[in-house]
Formats: sequence, structure tokens, C-alpha cells
Amino acid sequence: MAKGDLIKNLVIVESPAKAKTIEKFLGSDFTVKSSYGHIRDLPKGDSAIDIKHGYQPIYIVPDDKKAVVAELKKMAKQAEHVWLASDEDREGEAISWHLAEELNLDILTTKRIVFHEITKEAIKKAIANPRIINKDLVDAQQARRVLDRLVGFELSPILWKKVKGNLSAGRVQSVAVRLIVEREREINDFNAVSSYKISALFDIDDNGKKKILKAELVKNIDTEKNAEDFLKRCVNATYTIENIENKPAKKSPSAPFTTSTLQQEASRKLGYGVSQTMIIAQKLYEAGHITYMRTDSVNLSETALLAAKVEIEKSYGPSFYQLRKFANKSASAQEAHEAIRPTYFENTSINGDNGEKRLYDLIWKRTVASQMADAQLEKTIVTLGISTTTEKLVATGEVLKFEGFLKVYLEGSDEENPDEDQAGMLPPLSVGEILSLNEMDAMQRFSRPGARYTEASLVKKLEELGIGRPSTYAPTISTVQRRGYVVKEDREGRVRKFQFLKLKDNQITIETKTENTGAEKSKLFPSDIGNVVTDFLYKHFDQIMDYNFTALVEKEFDEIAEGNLEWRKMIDEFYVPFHKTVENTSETADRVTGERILGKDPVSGKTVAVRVGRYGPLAQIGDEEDEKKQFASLRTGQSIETITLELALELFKLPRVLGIYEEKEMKVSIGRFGPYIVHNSKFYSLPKTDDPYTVDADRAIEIILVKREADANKLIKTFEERPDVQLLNGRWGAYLNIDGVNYKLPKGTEAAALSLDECLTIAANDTTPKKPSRFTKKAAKKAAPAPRKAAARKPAAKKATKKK
DNA sequence: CAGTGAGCGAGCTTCCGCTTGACTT
Repeated sequence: MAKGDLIKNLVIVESPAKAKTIEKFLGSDFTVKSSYGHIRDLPKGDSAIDIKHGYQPIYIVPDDKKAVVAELKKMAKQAEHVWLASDEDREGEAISWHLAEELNLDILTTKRIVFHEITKEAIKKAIANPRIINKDLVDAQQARRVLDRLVGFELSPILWKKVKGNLSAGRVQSVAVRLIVEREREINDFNAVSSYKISALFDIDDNGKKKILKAELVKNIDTEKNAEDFLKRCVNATYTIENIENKPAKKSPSAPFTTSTLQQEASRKLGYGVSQTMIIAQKLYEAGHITYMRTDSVNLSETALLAAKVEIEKSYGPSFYQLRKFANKSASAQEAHEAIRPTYFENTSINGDNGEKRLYDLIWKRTVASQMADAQLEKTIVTLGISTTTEKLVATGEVLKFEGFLKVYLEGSDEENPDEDQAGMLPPLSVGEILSLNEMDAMQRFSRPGARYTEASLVKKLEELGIGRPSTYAPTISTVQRRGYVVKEDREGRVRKFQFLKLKDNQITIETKTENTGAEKSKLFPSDIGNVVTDFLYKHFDQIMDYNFTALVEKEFDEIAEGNLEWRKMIDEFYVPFHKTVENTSETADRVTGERILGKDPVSGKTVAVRVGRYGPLAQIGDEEDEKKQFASLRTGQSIETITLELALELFKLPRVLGIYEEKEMKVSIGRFGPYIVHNSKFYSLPKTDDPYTVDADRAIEIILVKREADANKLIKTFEERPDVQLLNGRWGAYLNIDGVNYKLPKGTEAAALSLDECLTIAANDTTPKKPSRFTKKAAKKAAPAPRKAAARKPAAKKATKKK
């Protein structure tokens, strides 16, 4: 558009991708622009809210929004009509209001339009029915904004004072951490109860084919003795089919994706973290492949419903189609958008990288399945009598009569049920038939505590509690990890014994077997600091930490939106007592370290305790007054809450001096990357098979010599003119190193034959992102006080990217 | 994928919710 041109209609939406689409629908009289979300916010400091004057918020246009606002302002001046078309929810209404204020538009007359779906009909209809800004809804947003700022910026400094610096607290994040902390404690306090599951395997002859029928006792047996008694009773018994019941069953598809369910399913089926899912979804959205990805609605537009029908009937036939309209379960949903769906159902796949293709495939299948017919099943329940006892065995089978939506998609599950067998088809059986027992087992099984959260299952829980919004789920999960409250990691399981009783050929055998239990992959664990902060906040600010706090204030926000409550009054009623507690806590509460006394050191008789120190969790021998007290850091995976006296004392056994070799001392210890030997200021990692507590001098020398040998063979080639270019042998074969940066060699390259020019070409063509260059001494020092895990994972690069 | 193995001290940190940006001629 040339300078000075008159614009007939200026429409302002939130997202630029949306602006592009809408512009196509509206024709040449309309220019559609985007505000890129909120254009104003509270400034960073303490003076953002004038508490004494009715909690008056001071708004500023942040630096990164100045250009957008300037452009919109200019265009608004040139426009005949301005239409504010931000989302129809609390935040969207506030965006329109801020725009009106900042662009000098008349609040009382400027046209406000809304649509819940980006379709031509919806937009035309919106244009035909403008309203004005709803100031009550805006006030509800102001109350939300002010409350969050007051809570966050008054609680966080108390943590700096009473726990340590750089911590944070807030309405959403602190509750998210509490969920993780409490789940971990439930797991630690859990006492597994065991019982015995009885399964009988029968040999069946299915027209000459040998098959096995598995039947089970419906209720497990409580003790080993009773299980054995049961098997004893079955010696020489006959087993008769007493009843066969067939009954139809059906499965129905799930609703189309919202942000939360997309994150869950991408986690279960593709193994993506919630941020990863959102980044990929954003790309799909920007490319026009899917509708908006931050939504809490399960609704599909009429256009989408029709397109799904066409696609299903074309690809699978009319019998597979069923119109379905889903209702939202979550009361906190604001439904400003459609569900997440493919923009064009006829695109069964898209161009893009692997992640984009897989996520699109998931979205396509989920959406299409949601408009498909039920799957029809036939369930068969076979009851078997035992001649020697009144108890019954039951076998169940399932046959799929009509696939329906299962042709396309089956939702994943969070439940891990290793004991549950997939019910399949049963062999032909008849009532009165006598079956021959192959064997009967009684297997000891254990009850299990609630599962640890994954990123996605935590999002699910937060959504159930009405805490957080689609746009904040992923950032919240990142925040609690960045602050070091929560770590996402894998944990190895432990070996557990269980009893296995078997009746075969009328003989009973009892065997003790072992299984691995409790192994975790990408699960969220609380850190010690997460525990300490949660306990502190819960003790002094139970209101904020209450799982219902958000739901309660949301009710009040709704009242404000309906015009039945004045927002300043609502905030005042919350803030006055809250602030009093803040002041009181700040003055009187003790510093907290989460200290736990473990007992006495058997050698010195001194007290052994664990607590959070300046650099993280530590163990200490000797009281505060003790001048010769000793310290040792806890290891990764150890926790103040669960560590035992024995394990804490172990920490003081390292470093151990192993002896002298080549006139230098050999010392063994455990570092960030596991056990190592240090000798002549060189480090040698201990192989997994060696134990740092028992390894001896002879073995240490061996390890040193093996490493020297490897190092001697490491160098393949160097070049006189460029000493910084080296071809080296690594654990995975030859690689190229130039000035400390590693490059992969193309497959099949003979490393020793490469010339310097060829090496430089390989380096120049290598587009894989390289790690930031090695820390300088200074940078390494700076990174030191960061939380243990975070320091190991994220080098100092974080700050630089943020500033930009 | 490749290597790695911290620790003296001042001033700063922080919320939740919208949305994607990107030095020049």
C-alpha cells in the first residue's frame, strides 16, 4: 500500500497467520493486520500498580511492540473504519481495549467483532454484527493481570530472603510444583500390598490346531499360603465350561484435539515434550496446514464437519461416517477458537520435516476419527467351574465386528498395565465341554502408587484444575524446570523378588523370581529446592497453594465480567490480608534449608544432617558450632527427603587415595559425569563395571594405561600448515576436529587419506548446529552457582539468547 | 554421540497471558 492511501476498513486480529487468511475472505475493501498478541503490559518494576489509588495499573508499550503499535496507529488514522477482531475471551477483549486506547479510538463506538472459527461465513457474519468493547470483560482481565503480578512479585522476594536468590513463585507455577512434590511423597510413602493372581492355561484343540485358552480367577488371593492352598485344592480337579456369554460392545472416538490433548497424545505416541509439540504445531499453523494450535475448544466448524464427511465417505464409505458434536468438559474453557484440525481434510499428508509430518498425521487422524462411526465389538465371557471348589475361572475374548473409527485412529493411554493382556479372539468352545489343564499359576503382584507425571500428564492435571491456559501450559512446564524446582529425567528401576507358584501335572512348585520395577523415562521429579520452597509456601501461603485457588478467583473474575462485581474491590479483598501475611512472613519466618538430621556418625559420634546449601543439597558431619565439620554434596538422583544415614556416610568416603603410581598420587572420586580417577592432574573415567568405593591401585593403573593407549591411537593425521586441524579416532570412529569443534566425516571416507583442503570443505559444508565454544575460565565460574542439573545440561548460552 | 571433572562473595533475580520477532543498502 502506498503512503497516504486511504484504507476503507482496517481489521486488527491477534495473529499474523490469521490476518493473512482473513484478508483473502474479505476482499479488497478490507486491510487485515495483526497486533501480535498483547500490545501493552505492566512494566517490570515495583511501581507498575498504584496500590494506594485503587490498584491503578500503569501500562506501557514494551520495546518489542513499539514498531507494531506505531504502524497500526498510522494505519488507523488513515482508515475510514477500524474493526477490532481480537479473540473472544477475556484476554482478547483486553487486547482490543488496549488497542483502542493506544490508537486513540473511541472506546464507546469502535466496532468490535468476534468469530470462533476462520471460515468465510463466520467472518462475514461477524462483520455484519459488530458490537462495542465490553468494559466489564476488560476489567476481569485487569483483575487477573493485577492479581498475578501482586502474587508473583510479593512472593518471589520472600523466597530470595528466606530460601535463596533467583527463585520465583506464582499462582500457576507454585501449584504445578506442589503437584510434583506431593506425588513424589506419595510414592515414597507408599507401601505396596501384594496379592496372588491365579491364571490357568488350558490346551484346546481347534480343528487339529493346538491353542491355549487362558482363564483367570476374578479376584486375586491375599497371601502365599492361601494361594498355595488354592492350587492344592485344584489337584486332580476337572474343569468344565459352565457358561458362555456373548454381548455386544462398542468403542467411540475421542473428541478432536485441544492444546492439552494434543500435548498428551504427542507425548504418548511420538515421545515429544510439550514445548516441542507446540513449536512443531506453530510451524504447521503458519504453513496453513492446521487451524490455531492454542485452543481449549473441541468444537469443529460447519465447514470442517462437512469436509470431514466428504473425506470419510470418499475414502472409507458412508457406513464409516457419523456426525458428532463434542461438548467441552472443562468449565474453565473460553472457546475462542476451533479445535485443532487439518485446514484441508483432503490433505492426508503434508510436505515438511519428519516432526511436522508425524504431528500432522496425528492431528489428521484424530480429527477424521472423531467424525467416524463407533467400532462394534463382541465380547465373550466364558465361565469355568472347578470340580473341587466353588470358585470360578473366567476367560474373556473380544472380536471386532466393525472397525469404524479404529480403522484410522486409537487414542493412547497413560495407564501402564503390564499385567493386562490384550483380549483376543477365543477358540471355539461349548457349554459342558471339559478342558484339560496344562498349568495353573499363582503369581505375586504388587499394588502401585500413582504414576509420576510426564510433562503432558502434568498439563492434563493442571487443565483439570482449571490452572493455566493453552498458551501457557508449555511455558509453565519449562519455568518450573528452569528454576530447578523440577527435573525431567530417566531413573533406573530396582530389582524386586516375587513368588511364583505353579501347578503342573498335579505337582506344585514354588519359585522366587525377580523383576525390574520402578524404571522411569522422561518423568518429572521434584528437586530438594522444589520440596523446600513448596513446604515454605504451603506453610505461610496455603491460600495461594490451594488447588482450588484459581477456580475460586476465576469465579470472581466471571462476576466482574458480568458486571456484578467491581474489580478493584475484588482485588482489595484479596490483597489486604495477603499483603499482611507477606509482611508478617518476611519479618518473622525463619530461613529454611529443609534440614533433616539423619543420626550419628559411628566413627566420631557427631551428628549427620542433610540440607540445602548455597550450591545445592549437601550432607554435613558435625554441628554448626563444630569447627571441624565436614561437607559433601549429594549426588544426582539423591534427595534430602529420602537419603539414609548409610548413604550419606558413603559420600564422605570419597575422594579416596588409591596409592602412588609413577611418583604421583592416584585419587578416585565422583564428579558430574560419574566416577573418575585423577592422576598427575589427568582424569580417567571409571568404567561402569568398576566401583569407586572398592577399586584398588592395581585396577586404577590398568585403567590409566588403557586410556593412554587409546589416546596414543587417537591421532590419525595432522597438517603442518594448520596445527588446529586434526583427524582423530573417537568412540564412534574417525572424526574431524578444527579448533576444538568436531565435524562428522561423510560415510565411507578414508580419514587418513584426506587432504587439508578436503577437511576444510567438510567443515564448511557441515550445517549441523555446533555447541558453543568451550567455556573460558570466567564463564565456567559464572555457571557454577546454577542448579546442579541445569548447569550440566544448559551451558551459559541461555542468557545470550534471551537478551537478543 | 566424539571433550567434560567449577566453589571469595556485588547486585540482581520475580508473575501470567496474548503473540512471533530477525543488524544493512
